[in-house]
Amino acid sequence: MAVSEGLAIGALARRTGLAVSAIRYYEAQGLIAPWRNAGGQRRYQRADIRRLSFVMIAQQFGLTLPEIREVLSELPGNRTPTPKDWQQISVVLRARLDQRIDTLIRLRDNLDGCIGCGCLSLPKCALYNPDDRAKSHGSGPRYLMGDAPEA
Amino acid sequence: MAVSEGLAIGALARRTGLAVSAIRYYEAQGLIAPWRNAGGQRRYQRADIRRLSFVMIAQQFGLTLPEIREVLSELPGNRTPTPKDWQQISVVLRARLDQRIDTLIRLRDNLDGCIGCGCLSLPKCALYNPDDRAKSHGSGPRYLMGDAPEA
DNA sequence: CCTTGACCTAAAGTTAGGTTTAGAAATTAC
DNA sequence: GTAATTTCTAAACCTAACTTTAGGTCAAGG
Repeated sequence: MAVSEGLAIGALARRTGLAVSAIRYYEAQGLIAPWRNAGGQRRYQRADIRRLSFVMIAQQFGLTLPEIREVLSELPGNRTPTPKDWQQISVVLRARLDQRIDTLIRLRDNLDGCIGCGCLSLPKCALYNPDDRAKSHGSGPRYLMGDAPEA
Repeated sequence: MAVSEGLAIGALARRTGLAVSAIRYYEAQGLIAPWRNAGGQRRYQRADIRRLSFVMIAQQFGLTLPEIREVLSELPGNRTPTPKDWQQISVVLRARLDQRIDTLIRLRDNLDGCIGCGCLSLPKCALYNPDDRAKSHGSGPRYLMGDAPEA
């Protein structure tokens, strides 16, 4: 039980609140990289708790897993990230959050002019600009209101 | 070409920017109810353009299709909705939008204390309260940070 | 009349983000 | 030493919100 043995996946799951299956899935997506013990089981560093917490928070902020992987790649690979490291990559989240808030507030400001009046006139609709990429579930393209091809 | 013949699905698609397949899908979900012409083809009222616009906007606000159906059910069924009708049901959207904005702002306020400092201390994390139901993609439960069972 | 484009249905496929299952091997607990 | 947990992998399944496909029917133009 030396400290250096690392955390098993179940322990990490308990510490983060994530499901074991989710942690394995994140590994498949390149978000976390455990090593293996002699028996082939995954072992995690204590810093990985923080890493997964970051993943969860970033998801709340609307980042996709590939985007989160992007952001995490800015962390130093050769050492355990310091508070300052985390602080730095959180700037990305902050910017994204600011942008989302701005979008929503703009949306709210236009709500009366857009639906509120019942006109739903598309060209002046706040939704005209499909900027918030919290969208696109299904496959294929889908453009938002406004520039309907002709008519 | 009398006005009363209604719009074909392709025309409605062009007017709203939605895909034809999406409109049919919305019908299957009970969001819109066209009538059929002699040949069995769907025909829509002009007011359905507005109805679908509302659907798109409500989706932006994070409502699911069942929720939107709920909201739309408050519209009068016996006549074409007036601007006032739309105004009234948009109150629901407004409330939801306000709530989303509040959540995000609270999130932003806590960002520095949560990730910014690098501590990622879960109990004081703004994400502790999983209130915003813009979540839950996969199936099964997933509780957010904080109350990890033991440890 | 005939061709072309729009429309029809039903079923299967897609994407994101996971979960579930099955069968086997490793660990831990007693 | 053995039983009970955990963990392993691979593959299948799940939901939401659609799209695509396949195989036909309808409608409009010339």
